[in-house]
Amino acid sequence: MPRYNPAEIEPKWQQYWELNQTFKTPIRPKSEKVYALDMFPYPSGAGLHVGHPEGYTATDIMCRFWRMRGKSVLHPMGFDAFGLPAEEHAIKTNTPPRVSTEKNIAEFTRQLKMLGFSYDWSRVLATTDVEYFRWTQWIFLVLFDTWFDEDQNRGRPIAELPIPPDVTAQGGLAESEYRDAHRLAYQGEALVNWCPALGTVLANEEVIDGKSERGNHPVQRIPLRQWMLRITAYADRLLGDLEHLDWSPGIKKLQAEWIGRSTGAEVDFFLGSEEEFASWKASRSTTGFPKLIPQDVLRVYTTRPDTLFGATYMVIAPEHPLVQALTKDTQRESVEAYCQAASYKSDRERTEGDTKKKSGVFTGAHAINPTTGRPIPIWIADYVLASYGTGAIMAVPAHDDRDFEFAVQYGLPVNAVVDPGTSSACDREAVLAGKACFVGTGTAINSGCFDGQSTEQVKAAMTAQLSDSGQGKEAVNYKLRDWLFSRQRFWGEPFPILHELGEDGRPTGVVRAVDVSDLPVDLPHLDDYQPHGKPEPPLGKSPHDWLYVEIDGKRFRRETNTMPQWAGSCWYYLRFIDPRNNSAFCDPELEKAWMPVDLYVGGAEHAVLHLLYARFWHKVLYDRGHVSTVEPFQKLVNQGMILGEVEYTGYQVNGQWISTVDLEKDELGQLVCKATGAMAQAVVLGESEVTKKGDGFVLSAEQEVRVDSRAHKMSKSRGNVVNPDEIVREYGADSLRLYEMFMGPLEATKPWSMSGVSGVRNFLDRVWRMYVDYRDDDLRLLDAIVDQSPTAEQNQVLHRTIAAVTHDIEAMSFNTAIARMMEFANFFTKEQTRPRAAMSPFVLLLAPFAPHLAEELWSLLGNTDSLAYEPWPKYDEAATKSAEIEIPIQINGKVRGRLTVPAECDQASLETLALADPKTAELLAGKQVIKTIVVPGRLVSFVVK
RNA sequence: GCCAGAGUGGCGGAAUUGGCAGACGCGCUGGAUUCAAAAUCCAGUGCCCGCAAGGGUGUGUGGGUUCGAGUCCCACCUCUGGUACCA
Repeated sequence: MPRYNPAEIEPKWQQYWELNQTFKTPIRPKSEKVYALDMFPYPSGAGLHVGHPEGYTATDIMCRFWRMRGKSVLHPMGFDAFGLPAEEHAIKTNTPPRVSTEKNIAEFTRQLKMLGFSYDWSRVLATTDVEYFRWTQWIFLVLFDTWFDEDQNRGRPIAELPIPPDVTAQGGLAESEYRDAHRLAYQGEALVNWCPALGTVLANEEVIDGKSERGNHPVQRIPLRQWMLRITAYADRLLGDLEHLDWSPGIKKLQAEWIGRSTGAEVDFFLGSEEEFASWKASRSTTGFPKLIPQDVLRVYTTRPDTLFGATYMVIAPEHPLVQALTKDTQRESVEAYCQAASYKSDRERTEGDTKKKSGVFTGAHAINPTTGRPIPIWIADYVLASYGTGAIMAVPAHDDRDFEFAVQYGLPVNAVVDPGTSSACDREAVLAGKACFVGTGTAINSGCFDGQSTEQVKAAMTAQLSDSGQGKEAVNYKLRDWLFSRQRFWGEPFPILHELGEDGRPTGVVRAVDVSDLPVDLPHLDDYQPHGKPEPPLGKSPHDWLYVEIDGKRFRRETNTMPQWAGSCWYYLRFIDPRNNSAFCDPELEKAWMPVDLYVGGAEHAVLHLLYARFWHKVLYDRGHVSTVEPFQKLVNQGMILGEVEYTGYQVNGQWISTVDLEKDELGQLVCKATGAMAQAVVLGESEVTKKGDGFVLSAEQEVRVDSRAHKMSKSRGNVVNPDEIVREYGADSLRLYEMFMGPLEATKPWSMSGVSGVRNFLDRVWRMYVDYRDDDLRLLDAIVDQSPTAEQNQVLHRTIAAVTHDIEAMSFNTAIARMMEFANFFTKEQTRPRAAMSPFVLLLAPFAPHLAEELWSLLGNTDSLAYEPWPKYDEAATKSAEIEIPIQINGKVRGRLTVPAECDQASLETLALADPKTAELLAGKQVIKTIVVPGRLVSFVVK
């Protein structure tokens, strides 16, 4: 019985494609190139998730479509295979992470191949391949060899870094330190999450509320030497170059906000007495604003220099370098206690918490407000971050919410210097009286010579005046911080860096890069992967022949930190272009031929970090002449999340049903009864137990009890994870592909539905039966498939379908493309004769979506080759048009009749025909027509009285 | 709190961007086929009134613009993501 049997035809065609190397991409494009890239997966032990094939199917459809349109398509796949789970598995089982990683990659490969994606598998790579991370290390060395020239706004070789004469005078060591301090890859102290109980350093994601995610042990923040990448140097370009990218405005905005550029001024507040202020001011007007911060001032950054007159106190961060110097003896005890307490808190703890109450302590010191010449107190508070701006602020409580809150709490003065005016929604009287805060713009008051000017005017004038008098300077700041690039982990790329050891066997502080010819630096074999109880990387336990190196009689110790998982994914798109090259990360000529990536599809969770990091590396490679494009990813599409099946949940308190409207969340996030506070129990309900009522669902049996109805994220704990293997086994890969595309728009979040899968399977069955006599014993075409010309109507359906499917694919509107093909099938199923001239092109339309079924039907139609490079069907615009169309007649905006007219019927005849329509005439009788609107091809509308 | 996106039948979702709301699929109802069932095929299916013809009503809520609004404007409500004192 030749029924549609995907279990048979899908493996058959997958083998055919593999054997014939159908999707092998030419080394260089032979026609217009398209580079379509999926965000490659982390090969977890759990296997493929139904979320993966969503984006992969979308790009696969585009690629198959482009190939049929004669383009040269690069469509590769690989694995982002370094990562924590493999290392944790290694710790548990004491097997090398490479073993489990390779096993997982094999499983992922099997699952991906099972879905029939047209990847060029000959280009597959994993970030853990030694020959891959050889080049990741090489790129790190490029970063290490690059400094950022602010004047030219680009990265340049470190050899070209100008060394100031005073540094040269101090000798070679000073010069080398100077260079190290300017490299894009440099070392610095940074806080890490050290968990003594687990004996390991944790990633931020592994720390929840100051406790370890596993085991709930306390986590300390301790400073540790770290590799940093100077991404901040590129902040301006990373922001500016977003403009020309074909990304959704939402993602661009997210990146822009992450970079967080702001403009304002740096201002120095004199740390002396009122009497000394005048002479300090005078000296400043001759020396100008110094680049390095002198000892006698507190420098702040502000975006509102216009409010300087309203600065009534100052705040420095607990980690500010001047804390010790500023603290008066009378305050020392409380300051030390405060700063110590702050150091124990994570950034999270500092800012989180329900109360979010501000805390702080007075230093006892004062600074002079440069506008008023009066002293104002200097406080320490953790609402000021050490890592942003100068780590110190001028507080203007009248015009900043945070400062206002703090001022109220500690009884500090609030002086209004901006009049909100009467049009603002705020309470103007309260603001002027210092009883309320106003953060908007308005007119300056209590601001000396600036009174009466607008906020914008004062900002500019004040900045100019500060600049002239050497007390301040225009300044730009970014929220973006330098990228903490090292991890205290085993399973990552080793740094190609050596630390020189002195006679005593201790590091001298001199570092050198591993010679490019000595790359790759492979990971050593470890006897065990257990944590060793020190906040030091596991590579410290490496065999000595790996750890120690001797060059030119000097001893070196290898860097034992490893790179973060982001490293490998920062440049994989370049390696796919030339994956087996062993003399360069990618041939420059091929890079020029294939870059940039024309379509990049992946989850929105990478909207900020991965895309920002990859763009940064790309720009460095660009500056150093290794790539030809300024940006790597021209068009970006974020697929939406796939949720589990919709679930209905009712709630009970003490066995009694309770309506969701009578429930609320308590402080712990638990659902409790509003009236009694009693905890509610969730009860999972079947579809048959609930009924729609109003805009929600209720229990069928007790209709006053409202229940929850929603889809949840798929998760192991909830038990709603859908396994692609099962779907393929039960419905076939083509059905899975088709269903994921039919669910809704690619970018939307959508719930899974098994009956939806069986719906599209049903469609594929219908398509099969449209061609195949399934009651025959042998596989053969139906007699209805004939070599005769299509009827006019058949031809119109065909051409309309081609037109619609073509446009929908171009717009990546796959759900509607599938709907159009279903309409085609609905129509031709009813036709007794099915001309080849219609049935052949339809198979080609279906091919990008359901490639296995399409290939099978294509070969049944007598073709011997794969349809993968068959020209995409063309449509005739004229054939899609009808000779006659139906036009509605509206009276006062309501449809009161219909008119069948020739398609090209003009305005005048339409009106005549409408007036002649008996029903319309009847309705218009005795009424006065005020206005007649006729839109040819659309409608006739009468407005009557 | 702030930012972004979204609210359309029982459900997933369509709607040349201001012109016949509900394409397509699921579900449901009825019919054909069958000894019967599955499968398949055909028809119907927003809600309300009505035996019917027909009429009314309808895109989260309230207002507005327009001959005409799911689509544009204003205000609000709900949900989903993101974010967290960046001066």
